[in-house]
Amino acid sequence: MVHPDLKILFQRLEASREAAGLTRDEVEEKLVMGPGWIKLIEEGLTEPSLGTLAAILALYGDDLHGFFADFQFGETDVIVDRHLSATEEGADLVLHFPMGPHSANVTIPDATLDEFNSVLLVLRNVLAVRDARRAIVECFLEAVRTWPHVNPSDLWYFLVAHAYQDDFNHPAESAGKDWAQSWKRAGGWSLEAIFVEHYNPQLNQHGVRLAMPTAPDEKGRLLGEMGLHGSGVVEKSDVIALGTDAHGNEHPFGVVHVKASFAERRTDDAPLSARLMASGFASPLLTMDCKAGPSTDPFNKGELGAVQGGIARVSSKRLDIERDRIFDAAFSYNANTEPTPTGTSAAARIYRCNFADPDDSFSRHMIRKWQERQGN
Amino acid sequence: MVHPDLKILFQRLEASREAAGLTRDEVEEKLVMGPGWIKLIEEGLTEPSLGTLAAILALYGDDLHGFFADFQFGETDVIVDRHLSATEEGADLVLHFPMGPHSANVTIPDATLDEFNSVLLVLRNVLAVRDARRAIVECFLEAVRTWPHVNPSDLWYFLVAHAYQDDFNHPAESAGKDWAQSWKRAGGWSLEAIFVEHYNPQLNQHGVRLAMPTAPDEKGRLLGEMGLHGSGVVEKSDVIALGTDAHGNEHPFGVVHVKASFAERRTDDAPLSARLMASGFASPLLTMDCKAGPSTDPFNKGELGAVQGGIARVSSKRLDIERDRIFDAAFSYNANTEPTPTGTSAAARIYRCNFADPDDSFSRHMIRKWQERQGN
DNA sequence: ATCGACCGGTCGC
DNA sequence: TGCGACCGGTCGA
Repeated sequence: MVHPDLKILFQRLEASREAAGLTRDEVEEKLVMGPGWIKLIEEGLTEPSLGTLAAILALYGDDLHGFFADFQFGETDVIVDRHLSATEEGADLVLHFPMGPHSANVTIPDATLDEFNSVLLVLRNVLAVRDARRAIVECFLEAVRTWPHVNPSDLWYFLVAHAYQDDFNHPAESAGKDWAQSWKRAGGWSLEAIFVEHYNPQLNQHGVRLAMPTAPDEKGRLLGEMGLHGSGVVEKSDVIALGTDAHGNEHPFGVVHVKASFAERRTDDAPLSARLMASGFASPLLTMDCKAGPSTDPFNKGELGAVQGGIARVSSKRLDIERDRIFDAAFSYNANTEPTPTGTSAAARIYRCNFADPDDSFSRHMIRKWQERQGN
Repeated sequence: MVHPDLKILFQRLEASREAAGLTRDEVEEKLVMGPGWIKLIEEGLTEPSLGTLAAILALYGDDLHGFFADFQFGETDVIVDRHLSATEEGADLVLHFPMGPHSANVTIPDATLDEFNSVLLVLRNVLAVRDARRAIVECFLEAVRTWPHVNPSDLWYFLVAHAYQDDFNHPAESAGKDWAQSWKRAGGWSLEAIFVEHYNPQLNQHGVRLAMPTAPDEKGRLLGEMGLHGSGVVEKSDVIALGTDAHGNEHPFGVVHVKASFAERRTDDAPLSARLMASGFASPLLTMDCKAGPSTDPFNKGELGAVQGGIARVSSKRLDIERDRIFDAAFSYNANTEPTPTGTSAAARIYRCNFADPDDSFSRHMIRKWQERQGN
């Protein structure tokens, strides 16, 4: 990611060091660095900060003035370092972002740079005037509207997540934030709001509504109506499902659990979910099932893994649902998640959804759950 | 954190921009940046990367050569940017590291820069030739040996954690890693090894041993001997406690749960812990109880919070232990954790320990648990 | 010096 | 491109 002209310039540092009569080891010791850093910098494989560059030059009896004395950029465009950038390749868009030690490239099929810039503009514009949640919700919904053919989980995990982690997409007043940590907080919360916004117009036609009560009293009241009290209940409840009965009265009939990814956190919601299901309430999981190994060419394969009955061993995350039924159903918005095959028996099923049409297996699940509840 | 001479240089960018006839808004729009960045850079409050600086200069018809043409550093030392640095203030050492948007300063009482450099040298030297776990274990144990009077949790959370997250303390061959994420993995695992190394010499004198079995079969065998089978048992078991009986045979008699901090992850181990205690096995928690709010002057107050019976509300983490007994005892190595007051009744007690002497409440707890088990 | 849950790169197995 | 658990800055309530 070092500009090619700067790379050539950094390669001159080797001669400067030798002229100063210093070995790489000696420089690293003087600067209190681990082994190999001077070689890496001299090879132009990493871009030192101005402070680090100046400290190295000072050891060699040089300074920034001397170092850049006869330097000029050539033909390659000089661009601002971004956490996320994109290029067009034929009819496709390729996203570029750092993924651990790799420079990752992810192809978004049939997409243009103009569309990319429009989607990111939503993020930047809303971040400039509103809160992070609003910005993430609007940017993601714009992305799935712009590219309905693309895996929503890829748009979430590769595009919105990394755009959010780009310093320069935020107003400078929030400079210095740890955007990776901020994403975990703001992204996770935004995802709940995304599902609420996406499904409510459809659900409302059937007397069902998803709510994220903000007042803690309101949330506690609704959970209390479902017989849920005690510690950990309010905090673990993401989204409350509400249904309107024949008399026009609204009643809570379940909790929707939302997770961007699983890791070991999958069982966090299990105790609450078990209590809900034991009382006949709805308790589904919505997940982006995001997970890719670090790679220059990452594949968002998710964590639910191979289906039961196949050759590969079944992941414990899949068993949690299909065998142990810790949720009454799971809906993945990752096109790479294998749904529970139709015709097989399972204690609870994994479905695959997207954002093309809110009349889908999730909304039908919730409407059915409410109708079943009224039948009781 | 911008060098004062560079700060003055960056302040010249305002005149260059005005000479080019551009407003800040126009530059931000051309560079696709959120609002305020150009002002922040022009005020010298943030150090742009060489690529970003070059891109800005290119807009103004200038380049790096011209920008540094008459620049010289003055009297302030030019130093490499480090994630963690330290200065002496009287008899104390002050650590400096970024904490979100803050530049944090933490005082280590009665400590010198020489001691700091010696402790960090252990980390760098071991990282250069061995794995991260070994390096963290040896660095932390060197730190508590060097400064036995200092809060161990502070040394863990403010010193070792941030030293580990400094790129230049690692060999360059691992450049590009996300050290914050790496710390979570390697630090958490190292903490288990630290407790094993610290306590085993003392425990061995009483026929007790802590083990971290590496072969999955071995771990599963030991857990099986305690009647524990099924999914999630092997993965959730950190450290196994073993006791030698009168016939010289070794038997597992508990699992030691280790957590650097709590967050919402505190209940992860609860189901396994409940099964252990129901069978009369030991199931204590060891924790650094690390937590500080973001601040220029962070205080590692932990998460266990106020004691029961006090004026302040009791944290749910404290209730988990003192009321709900999700572990048979908890041992915090944060000097700021309030232990369960002696004389009060609690379903399980919170103790405060340090690394000064392994003959402490934790080792005595384990020895007593093994003796009780043999009495059965 | 509030409290609580959000999540993903890492790395041993 | 296997699987699984590690943890802490963030930020609304």
